[in-house]
Amino acid sequence: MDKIRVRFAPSPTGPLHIGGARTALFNWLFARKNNGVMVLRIEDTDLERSTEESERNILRDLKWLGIDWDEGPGVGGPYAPYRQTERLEIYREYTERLLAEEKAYYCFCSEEEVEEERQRQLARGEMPRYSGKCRNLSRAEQERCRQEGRQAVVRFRVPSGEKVVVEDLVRGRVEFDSDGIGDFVLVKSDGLPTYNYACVLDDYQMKISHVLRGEEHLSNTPRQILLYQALGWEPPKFAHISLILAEDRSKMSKRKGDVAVEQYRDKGYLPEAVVNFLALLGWSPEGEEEIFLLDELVQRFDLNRVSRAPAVFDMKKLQWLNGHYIKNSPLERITELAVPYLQKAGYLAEELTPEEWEWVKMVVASVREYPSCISEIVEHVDVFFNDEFAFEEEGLKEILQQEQVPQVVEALFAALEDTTDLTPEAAKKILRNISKGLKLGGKKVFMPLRIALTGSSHGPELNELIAILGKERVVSRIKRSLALAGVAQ
RNA sequence: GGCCCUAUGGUCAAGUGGUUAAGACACCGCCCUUUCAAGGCGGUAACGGGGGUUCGAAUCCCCCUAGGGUCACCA
Repeated sequence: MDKIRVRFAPSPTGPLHIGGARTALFNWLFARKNNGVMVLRIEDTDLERSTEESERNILRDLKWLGIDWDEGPGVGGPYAPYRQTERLEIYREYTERLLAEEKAYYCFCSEEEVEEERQRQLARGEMPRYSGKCRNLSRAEQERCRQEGRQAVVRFRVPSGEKVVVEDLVRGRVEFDSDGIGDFVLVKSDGLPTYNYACVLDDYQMKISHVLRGEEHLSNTPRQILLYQALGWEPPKFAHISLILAEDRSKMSKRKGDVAVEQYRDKGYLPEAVVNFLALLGWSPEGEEEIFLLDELVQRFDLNRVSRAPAVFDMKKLQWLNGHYIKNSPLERITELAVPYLQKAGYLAEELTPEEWEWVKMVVASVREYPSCISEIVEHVDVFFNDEFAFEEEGLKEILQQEQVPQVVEALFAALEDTTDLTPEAAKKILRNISKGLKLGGKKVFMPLRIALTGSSHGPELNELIAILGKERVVSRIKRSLALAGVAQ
């Protein structure tokens, strides 16, 4: 069996879309699972919309996800170049051949003419497609058009009455009628190949064995197969993956939420969460386990378990997955990711001393289970920075006015006095001793202290809070709160 | 509109003629607990409709319905 070679072929006209990322992931998993080769090809034949910046961003985001490639931009390979605008010579050669064999022809209809015709057909309820007007122009007629300065495109002469069969690896056998396909453009008037054309030429040249792509390309496939036949080439195997839908079951779009993977990265989603989530959209593992890192996905990935139905993007599940990875990643890493958000929010200075860094780690440790993405961490840390807090609600003061409070506070201050190393563990011990020593239930000890320390009835673990704030701030915060609640000290 | 794809709980989905129709997210409840979370345990909830085929259909066939894709000198 020939070596498995797959490709991901984005067009650099915007950021890496979440759907594109999944297509890339499935290709990558398929290649890695089968000891195949992953090719990255840049389809930049749309000069108007392609930008170098988009290309850079797409490559960056693929890398961020952990998807690498064996051939393509940056790494080269036996079939270089891997950028379509650098392959124009190759395409030209085949265009000559197709033209010579009369499998393609020059068409001089202007875009406006074709568009008008299209509209007329649409209005009549007909299928819009090229009429074939220039199909049989004589040499002389062609010459005249040229003389008139008309721009030419090259169209493919679609054979009539042919049944085109796509043996799709996920969809099974799909049949199309060639009569439903108009003579499509191969080479645009600017001399650049269209997608369907360049795609076929490149896939063949690059010896791509399997084309895994989004379902929106299923109806392009018969055109491409016709081209393979015209060129006398064996087509690759095709597998069309169903689309990812927005929550309202329509196509995902900018309006309906975040569609670019960079948006997820910016919000503080971890790449392994995004990958794990994407893998689960349209593919299902064999067992009941659903948490997988990239290499585990490689072990389990199987094209036969890719589903045909479109999948709705379930943000809640992504958040859950991300939360899971946030809770289970090394604290050092989460802290590194969290610090920029904390700096941006003004909680931290641009430069941190080693001591501050250690302190921030404690902060992150005590709140990391709350956020579903790292950026949300800023919503939970105010309690560690803001000494001038107000009571969340007036009723909370009554709890500070309870009769046992002065004793509890006194006991705490005394214990703090005797403690040199105020770790979370030490604080926990102190709290427990107070509760025991005063023979008071937890609620009578912990709730007043929590309120006095934070102005709120809920928040991080009390012992961690105390350790993180340190003796001085604990004392001053409590004194201030008691004063505010009118409790004599 | 033509062509094509799809159809199991709110969502992702397992299932490939005989199952009490898995599991996960979400939701609800209980437990744990010094709060909120997290975690543990449990619960509600599904085969779009109609015809066939068959002793027997979520599973096979047809029709309908619904959703989606595509019909560009965009990819």
